Amino acid sequence: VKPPSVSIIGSFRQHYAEVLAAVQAFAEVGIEVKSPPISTITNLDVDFVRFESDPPVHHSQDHVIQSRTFEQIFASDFVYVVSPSGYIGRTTAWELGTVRERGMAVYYSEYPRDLPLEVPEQAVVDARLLASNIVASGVPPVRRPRVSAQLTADIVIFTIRDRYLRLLLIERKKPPFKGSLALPGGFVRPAESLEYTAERELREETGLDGSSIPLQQVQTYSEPDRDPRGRVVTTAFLAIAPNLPDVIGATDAKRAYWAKVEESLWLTPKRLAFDHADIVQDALEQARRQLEYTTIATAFCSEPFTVGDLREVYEAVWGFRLDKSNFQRKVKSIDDFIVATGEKRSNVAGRPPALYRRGKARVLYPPILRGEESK
Amino acid sequence: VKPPSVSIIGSFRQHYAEVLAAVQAFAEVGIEVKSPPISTITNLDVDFVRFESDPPVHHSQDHVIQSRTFEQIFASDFVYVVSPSGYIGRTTAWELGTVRERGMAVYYSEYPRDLPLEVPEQAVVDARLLASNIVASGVPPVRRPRVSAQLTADIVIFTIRDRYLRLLLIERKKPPFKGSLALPGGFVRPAESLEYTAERELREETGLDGSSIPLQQVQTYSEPDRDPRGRVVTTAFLAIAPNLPDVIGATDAKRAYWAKVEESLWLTPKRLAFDHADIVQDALEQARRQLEYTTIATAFCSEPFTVGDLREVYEAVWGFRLDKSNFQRKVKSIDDFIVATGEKRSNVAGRPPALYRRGKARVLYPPILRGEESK
DNA sequence: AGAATAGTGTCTATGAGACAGTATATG
DNA sequence: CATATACTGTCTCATAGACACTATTCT
Repeated sequence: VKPPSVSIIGSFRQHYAEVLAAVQAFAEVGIEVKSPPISTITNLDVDFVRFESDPPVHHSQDHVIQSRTFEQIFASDFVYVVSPSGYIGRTTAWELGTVRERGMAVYYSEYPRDLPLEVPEQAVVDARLLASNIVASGVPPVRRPRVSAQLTADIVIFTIRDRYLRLLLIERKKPPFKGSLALPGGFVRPAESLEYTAERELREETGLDGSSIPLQQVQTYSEPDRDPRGRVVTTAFLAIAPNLPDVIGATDAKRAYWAKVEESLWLTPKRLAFDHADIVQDALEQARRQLEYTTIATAFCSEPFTVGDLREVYEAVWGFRLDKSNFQRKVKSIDDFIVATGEKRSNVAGRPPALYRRGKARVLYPPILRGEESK
Repeated sequence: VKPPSVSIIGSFRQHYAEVLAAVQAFAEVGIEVKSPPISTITNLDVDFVRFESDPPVHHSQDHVIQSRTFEQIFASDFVYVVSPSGYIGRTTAWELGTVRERGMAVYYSEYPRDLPLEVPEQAVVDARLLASNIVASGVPPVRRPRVSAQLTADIVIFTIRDRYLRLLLIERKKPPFKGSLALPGGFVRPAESLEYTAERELREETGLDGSSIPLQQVQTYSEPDRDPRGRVVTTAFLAIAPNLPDVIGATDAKRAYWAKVEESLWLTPKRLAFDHADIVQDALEQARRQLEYTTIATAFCSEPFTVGDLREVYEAVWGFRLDKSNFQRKVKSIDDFIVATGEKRSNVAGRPPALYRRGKARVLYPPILRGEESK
């Protein structure tokens, strides 16, 4: 069991004694004080200078120190504001806005009179009392327990090339996971739905018009520590694309690869970033299932296509071979799955196959079952 | 096409002239100024008092006015900070923390020297220039385009009572949608995953131990305007429960109903809150499909159960009747779907049926297909 | 006895899977 | 010609669906 942790904010220069008292109150009962750094306080005699040298407001690199402070604050379980006589300094006010918007639990030494802020009475509590309460009941008794998260949409874009099922992977140019491979995707922007974000990213990464190709949710991944940058929740989408020109995806400064699915899951020396391997696994299973019950397989083929092309799709996605004859019969027996164009493909070895287009049917009844190997 | 909108923040009392100038700069080119309220400015001569009477900091109801201001700010497309000589007041600092954490686009009249804040140079721009840029290019050229959202988990808990498929609905006691029926659910708390939140809510609402009953994601709903309180994204979960005692769900101050599914979708005079009708629809389809391919149906039955009980599940969920004989044969032929206890149920009309428990199988192969009515 | 539900047996149509055989191109 | 692929036909077996029939209780 991890001990609870706190960050203390307030004007360190003006209310140094009060901040110190609060730090000690929490530290004494075993609550970890993430910020201000405890070393600054315990080595008080030798380190006092550094504490006093607390970034002066007009220094150009202040924001670097400040962002480190924010990391500490975000990593703690709750925040304690030292607000003697209700005083809230400027920086504290800013931190407070950030922290409350994040949905963190916030307590105050005195009622914060300097801001037009509504605070429940139980949130105003002496540090020593709060510390013992928390140790006793384990969890902050007052909190605003909602959490804000940043949202991303990640896309598993499957296609078939050289008879292999492949997916688009991007080499990350920024930390975290710099240099690793990751799924294409990005942050949801204001006024966007997840679906819209996914479509936009698909367009940006592959040039594919999202409205023309099927795009469906796989799952939402929300483990609190899945992204080291903070609370980032991602919704994965599954996109199925016909074979695309090589160039696409290699735009921008970023490199993109059409990686073989099995290799991306097992063989790649650089593992996939974040929990993207799980996502690919889930998307793959979803795609495999969809081939059984829906007509989605045709989305892998660029029109016009042959029955053989379609069979290759099933074989690549499912990973085993099917009987040509039976597949032919099955596919043709389903109403409006594929529609003959009347043409035949020429310049291929063997008898020229008939060409087809996608039909209007969306479900396959009866389904094309994978058999017992499905588990 | 909706015109872009801006909110202007800064110290209205100290930099009144600059704020006014900024408001006019945006208003002139047709950008809507959400805050400060334009009326205060245009009717300047008559309304000046009210503007000067801008909430004094120590008034007790300040936070009410402030939260209205926040609503306006959140509703605008970007924020302009009036920061003469880099001055950022206390309240502005707070607002700035909130707004940046939300991921809104923020511009400054001058570089904000009063906070240890990193701001890209392009974000420091004269109001008049910014206004014309925005009108020209339609979209703020500099933005931090990520958005933060609050997350909720909503649960569609299905059960069967009196041969009807029912789901748990809660009467909302608070706005929005006060008095309407809604799915049980709640906000994700810090350090919780969506799955954990769903389990917790399920426990709180029904007393069911989430670990003992299957709980699976349906979809994530993220339309930007789906919740009038702001950006709230919900992930729906599907839970399947055996018949529960009446009391459960009626705890707390809130009333809970086991509503018939069709009625909840079509007949209820008070419609479901938010987009919950869509969610129920999707969850229902998912449950119906799962009955075909998985052994989930047994989760509706409290052990021990009979083949007849199980058939009733299929009939209630799918909405049509099945042939007793064939169902019996089918169910028994699947390995480890149901396991006979050797007992029989007594005190029922008719021949006493044999009793069964859930088997270990999780998938049904071959599936129990619904037939062509599946569309 | 009659009503009610559980459970078995039987027949038929259909589809899956295996595989033989035919059609039509390329080189 | 061989070779390669497309496509058709046929046989067998398993299953779904329809329905007749038997079994065992309650009232």
